[in-house]
Amino acid sequence: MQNIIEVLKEHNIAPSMQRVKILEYLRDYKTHPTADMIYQALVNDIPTLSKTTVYNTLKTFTENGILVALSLFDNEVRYEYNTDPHVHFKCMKCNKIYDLNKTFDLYKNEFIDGHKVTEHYVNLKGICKSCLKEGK
Amino acid sequence: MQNIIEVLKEHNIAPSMQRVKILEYLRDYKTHPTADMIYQALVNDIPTLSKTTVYNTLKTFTENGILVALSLFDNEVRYEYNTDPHVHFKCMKCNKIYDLNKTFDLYKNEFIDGHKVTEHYVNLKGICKSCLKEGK
DNA sequence: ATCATTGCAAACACTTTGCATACGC
DNA sequence: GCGTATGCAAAGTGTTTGCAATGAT
Repeated sequence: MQNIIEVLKEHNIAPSMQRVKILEYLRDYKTHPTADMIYQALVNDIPTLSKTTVYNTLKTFTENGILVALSLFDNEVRYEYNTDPHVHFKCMKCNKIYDLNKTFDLYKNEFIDGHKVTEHYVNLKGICKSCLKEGK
Repeated sequence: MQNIIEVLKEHNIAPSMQRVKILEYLRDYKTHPTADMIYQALVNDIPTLSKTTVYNTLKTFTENGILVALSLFDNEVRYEYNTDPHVHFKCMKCNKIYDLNKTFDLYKNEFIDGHKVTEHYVNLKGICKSCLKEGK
């Protein structure tokens, strides 16, 4: 488990309470939350927290490569701790986004039809395991 | 080339001037435009056109399966004439979205880790052919 | 004391809604 | 003439910006 304060220092970001809590949340809960979900999750802990700070902090972190901002589905931005690329799956019922341990190296750093491909995303949608169970 | 008015009638949608022009635009220009791009493209032709009508119309068309609304990249909704699934590529320089003639049947209608997969998207980003040329 | 971070309020961009007018059969 | 589509204006979201107050060293 990485030490959050160390991570911030490595990126030359001053470790404030808000920043630590936000990054900690994303490290510990792999739920790919939106900015609002992060705010809702932390505002009990830090009652003075403002959404502006959440937005500013997420921006700082993504600019420094600590987080990645994902626009995968349904016109919403979700954040995750920066990791190796992997497949995402979104449940259409509970709206959770899962990481899948599928690898895919198709198309990466290739030229297709003359276009230079540098990023690629494989995004799946459907009904997740636990919603399938409940549905019964 | 499909007759736009016929298409509308088949879906029980009354063919108005605005609806015909919007659908025609999406049939003829495979540019995956946003609502605003469609508005900008047509407002010269129909000076009284309002964005509300564009939004309403796109909603009607997607609900009827004539169009698909895509949230592929960068938190924006783009529309395309409904076709077989294919790979999309977005140029990070000119922001154009291209269709690629790559097929992919991986993961479709499969169960992965217990999740039922019903939709899948393969989205690529990079620099397109024509921006590569200009860059020289 | 200085400089950066926070967070309120306002601005902003995109989209939807309410409703009166206009259009088409 | 009636029912629906249109389009203005206003409201609703999600996000960013300006700036004064606060916090940390």
